[in-house]
Amino acid sequence: METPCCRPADPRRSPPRPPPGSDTDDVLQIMAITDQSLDEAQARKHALNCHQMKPALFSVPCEIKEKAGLNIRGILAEGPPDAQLQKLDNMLLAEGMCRPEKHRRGAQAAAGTATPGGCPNDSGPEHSDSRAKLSQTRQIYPSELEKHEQACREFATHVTSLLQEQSRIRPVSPKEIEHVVGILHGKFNSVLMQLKESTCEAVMTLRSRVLDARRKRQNFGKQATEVLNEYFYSHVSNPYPSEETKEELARKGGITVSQVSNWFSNKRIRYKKNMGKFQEKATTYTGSFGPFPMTSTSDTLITLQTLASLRPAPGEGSLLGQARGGWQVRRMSTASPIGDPGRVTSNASN
DNA sequence: TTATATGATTGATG
DNA sequence: CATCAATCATATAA
Repeated sequence: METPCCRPADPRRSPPRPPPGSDTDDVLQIMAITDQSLDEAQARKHALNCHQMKPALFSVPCEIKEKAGLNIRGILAEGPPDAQLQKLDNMLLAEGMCRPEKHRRGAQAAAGTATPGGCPNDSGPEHSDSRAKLSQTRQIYPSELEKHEQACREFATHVTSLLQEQSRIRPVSPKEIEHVVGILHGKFNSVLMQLKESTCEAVMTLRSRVLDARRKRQNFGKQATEVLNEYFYSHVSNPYPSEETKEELARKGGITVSQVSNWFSNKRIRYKKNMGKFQEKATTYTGSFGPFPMTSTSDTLITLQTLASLRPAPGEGSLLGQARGGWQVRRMSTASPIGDPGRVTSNASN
């Protein structure tokens, strides 16, 4: 009795599954979802959540995860880049970049206040290129830091609330949330590090360019030269302008006080070194009046040598008395300590 | 190109 | 701290 196998098979009803590759049915199913079915699903979910066995059941995966999590957590040894970060911070701080800090009160004032001990102040008017970039960087840096920190905070908050939300339907322990946030901070920190590194590099470059200022020296304008020379030759017996006068000259010439000081410093030296050449100029500014009469160029050379040799001699009394070797006897230069009682050294009389 | 003029920097001084 | 003296590195004249 063998059963004929070739019987028309029909006892197994073929399941009504859609043949593989047919997305149409899926789409149709999705389209079939109605608000009602959604509500129904929500209701069942809620019912599940409120089920009396739920806490007990839920604790099981939680415990399992807790145990598994401990192993993972061991790897979480954070914080080797701390030292380097600190280093970068210090460098940036030294360059005049200040971080907003937690109480951001002076974030704005940071831009204008140069860090003492940093770069010189108003020595270079013509490196405005690099200087401008530098100050721009100084201005932008704190705000970028602030942005970064804010983004970090927001993102962490987001993730935390997301995980808290999810902790209702899947095992997420507070510790795990903490862990994730920690990882997040790590990632953000590396970004921060990059930010600081690139800032540091840029600042160093700019600063070195500013410090190399003298390479890009530029002569003063006609006006400045005019004003300075006029003062110098009309006060050639005592070419030491007071601070006030320096400011005045600086204003008139469109240069800085430091530049005025530099100019006078250079001028005195060079005038002393080679007075003959300056003689002509002197006449153009003062109308043929100098502290000592120079006759001819050949005389000048001799005189110069003579002067050089008797520079230390205190031979006061001759015509050369004014400027000979040292008119550096700096008398009280106007607004300086006059009535010094012996106490207040730093007299701020502006 | 070289030579001179010139603004800025550096170290020393009192 | 202001100044001097020497020096650097560029700008300008030759």
